Amino acid sequence: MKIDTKTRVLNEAARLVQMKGFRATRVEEILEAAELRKGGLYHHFLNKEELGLQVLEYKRREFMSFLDESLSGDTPKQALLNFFDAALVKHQKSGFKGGCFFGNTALEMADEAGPFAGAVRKIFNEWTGRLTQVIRAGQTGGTIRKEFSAPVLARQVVVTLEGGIMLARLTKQSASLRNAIQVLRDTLFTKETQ
Amino acid sequence: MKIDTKTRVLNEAARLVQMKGFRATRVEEILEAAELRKGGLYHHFLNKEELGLQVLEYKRREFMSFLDESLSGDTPKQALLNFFDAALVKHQKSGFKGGCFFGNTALEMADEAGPFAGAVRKIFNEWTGRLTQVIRAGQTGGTIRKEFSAPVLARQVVVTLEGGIMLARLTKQSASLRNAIQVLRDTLFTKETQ
DNA sequence: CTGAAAACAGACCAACCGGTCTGTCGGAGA
DNA sequence: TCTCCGACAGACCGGTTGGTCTGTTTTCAG
Repeated sequence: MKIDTKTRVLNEAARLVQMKGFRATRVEEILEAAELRKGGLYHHFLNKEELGLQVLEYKRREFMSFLDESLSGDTPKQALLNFFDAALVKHQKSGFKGGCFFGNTALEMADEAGPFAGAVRKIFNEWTGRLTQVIRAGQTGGTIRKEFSAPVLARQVVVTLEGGIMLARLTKQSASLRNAIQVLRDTLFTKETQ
Repeated sequence: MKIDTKTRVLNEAARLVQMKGFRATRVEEILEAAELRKGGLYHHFLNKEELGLQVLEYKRREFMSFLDESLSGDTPKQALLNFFDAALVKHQKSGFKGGCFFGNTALEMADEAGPFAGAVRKIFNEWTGRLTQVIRAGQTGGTIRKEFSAPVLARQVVVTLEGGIMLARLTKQSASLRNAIQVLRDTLFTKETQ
């Protein structure tokens, strides 16, 4: 049984867009990677923009699954540590090529009119929302510091990961991200449980 | 006395590239913004790529001047606080449109072959280098925590600012960056001098 | 088995975009 | 004043790119 054509296109398009950005990815490249022709592609998608939005939705689902799996553990703290590890491993595996799909799209589309910016915003909100819940539980349990509110700390996690991935991608050194996470852990967790 | 044509082109090109990215900025747009024609532009620049590199160098100089002015104060800690404030004000003024020129270029060019990635890397190294010096001085003076080395903390500053600017640009809320800096201050400075 | 609709292939096109080339204009030096 | 050259204008070009259209194959319900 072969993979559904539409899924295959979304897969390859997602990979290419992550590597080169949405604008820089040519329809021709997607055709070649997904091994089909114009007629096939435009049968499934209205145009490049709609394809882009479907890719974004596709990656959103994938990321939420990733969050379900990785942002979990016996304790809130353990859940966060698992998530950090999983994120680090994930980007190490790809040799820090491509960076974060949503960070890339955010920077490429943030000031644009279209529906992209709103979609990316929603994804970031969902992300910080889930982090906030875990962090709030950790604060109640006493493993996470209470100097800052849970939403602020959640956004700090996102900020640090996005910045760290950016720097790691540029320098091609995993230490750039690993150190950033290490310092983040220091800011996040209480001394006793360090 | 009117502004030198080449400088005017660099100015307008830098503005456009920051807003839309290098690839997405059409030569036509630069011509219109700088009020000159093809013949004029290609008299001063070899091609779009060389223009882009000169824009990068132009912005590098500007940024280093910005660092000279803002990353200074009576104490290392005060220097960092001044720098944070200046960065925040700078991006607030532009309504968080465009984000960080170098962060944008980093994400757009990091995985590309050409000379852009190397140039951006150098700028980030210069940036973290200057921060490292100030932070090291602060550690010696006792105002900055010693749990992490000066280079690691310097990179954490860059990571936090880049991530914070990304999030602020996406959400259009200055709190995204302000909070990130606030948490960063907590991580950076010793309790006694908080 | 059949026929219609879905799923493609691939030639074709119009717009765009970076870059070239020739020509013009004005000012500085001889 | 003449002359040359830097500083531009603007028509032009070839390649690229997203998108269309017609025709062919595949699938599947009846």
